[in-house]
Amino acid sequence: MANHYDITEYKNPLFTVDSVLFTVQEGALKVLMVKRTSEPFAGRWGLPGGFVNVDIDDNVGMTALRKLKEKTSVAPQYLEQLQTYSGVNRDPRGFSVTLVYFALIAEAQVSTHIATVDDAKWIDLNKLTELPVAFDHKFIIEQAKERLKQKALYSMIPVYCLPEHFTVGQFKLVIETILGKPVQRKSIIRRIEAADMFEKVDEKVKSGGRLAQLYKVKPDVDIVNFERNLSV
Amino acid sequence: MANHYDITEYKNPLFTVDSVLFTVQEGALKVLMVKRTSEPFAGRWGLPGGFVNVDIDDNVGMTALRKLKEKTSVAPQYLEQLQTYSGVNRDPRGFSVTLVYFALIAEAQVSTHIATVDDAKWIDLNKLTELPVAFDHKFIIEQAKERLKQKALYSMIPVYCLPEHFTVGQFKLVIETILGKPVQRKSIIRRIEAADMFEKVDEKVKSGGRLAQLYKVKPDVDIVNFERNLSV
DNA sequence: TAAGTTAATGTCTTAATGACACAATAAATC
DNA sequence: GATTTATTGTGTCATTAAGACATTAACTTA
Repeated sequence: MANHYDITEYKNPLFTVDSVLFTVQEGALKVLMVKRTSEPFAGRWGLPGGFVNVDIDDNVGMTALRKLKEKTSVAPQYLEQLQTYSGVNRDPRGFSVTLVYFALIAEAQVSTHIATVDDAKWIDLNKLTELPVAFDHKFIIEQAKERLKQKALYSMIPVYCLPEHFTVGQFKLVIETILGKPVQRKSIIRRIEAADMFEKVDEKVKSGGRLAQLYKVKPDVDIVNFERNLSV
Repeated sequence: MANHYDITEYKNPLFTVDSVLFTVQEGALKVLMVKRTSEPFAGRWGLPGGFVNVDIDDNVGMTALRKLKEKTSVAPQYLEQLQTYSGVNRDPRGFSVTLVYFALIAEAQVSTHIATVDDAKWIDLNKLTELPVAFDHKFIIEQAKERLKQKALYSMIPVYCLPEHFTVGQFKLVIETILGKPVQRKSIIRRIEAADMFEKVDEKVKSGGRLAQLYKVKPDVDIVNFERNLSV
């Protein structure tokens, strides 16, 4: 079939891909933001992302990964689509569409790299109000946070904010940071056992008291969804 | 700020908006499909949708609604974003991105209109395999169905497949059709009461036995999500 | 050695659903 | 008109997974 489609026939909207990359650092939920160097909103902080490069991206998921790698040098441990945001007024250049991904990473994996660049920063979600943010990205981050909180209630995805080996105590802290509320250690242990996603590592680590058992995610497991929410 | 953005600078991907509109008809889950008149895939059946018209659509949600109204003459009772599908190979014209919405409507609201046009049809999901379908729309429909099944376990959105006034029996049938499994009438009644989304209509209808109480959705209510799934 | 700290387990309570019997009410049949 | 049948709606006990919290385990520090 001949390529008789002419892109100029349609006023195609401006299409970009952005990511909300979360991590938990010192008991605080943080999001990766980059300082914009070009218009619009030059000088303000925005989500890492950009335009699709149809020559090197096989799909828009790869665009999200590519842009994240540019800023963090590694791929996030978890990535899913959040939502698409669109409108005539959200970008001064005209009608725009942004597909936003939602990602998680262990802080230790990237902090050294982030520290070396000055155009990318982990922003504490509680200090987001003070930051000059581009576009509707503040709103988008809030929606991503709500999605993360919701998912933390019925799935184990918060584990993707942790390093390869982790303790129940660390897992508990990550979940509590996301939810903003304490959870029962017992509930987490019950779910770790029920999910069959994790295995004990033959090693224990110091924690100020009794040694803590290390766990890791089994290779190539599916993420388990529970039928019931934590009701903290 | 001057509009110094030149769209030709970037090879912008082809962007379309499609919708998976479900209804329940005679105990079967059906999806609205339209016969394509233009290339690619002319003659095959695809999801209702098309290009954004930046002159009349304020955002892409309006594009989805506009395209659905063209086919059904009414707006669906429920509409949410499903996901975005993209890739270099899904459309012969090149790299394409489709934002897919997921919608519900009461069969009675549209069946008369659908019956008068021959380029739009309700397709039984169990007979989808036989139909020549365009693009990756068969796959997309399956994913939408899974999302609907999942949501039916913890929310009351299946009510949006029902007319304004409905009985518990009708509600039960819709849920069972979506899930493909029987559910306890008692569980539905309990949730109707707990959700506080519904009110009794001062009217009962014949049903072959004892008269059935009619319910309706309260005006302007939020959709309630339960903390626990039905575990049929 | 005792006190303090964190980890892990045991167990009772709580909350929502599943299962199912039973009662209410209307239509069809004898 | 009484009886059967169908469907709606209620009552109640069992089941399941989480919450609450006491108890035990294991290590550190004074």
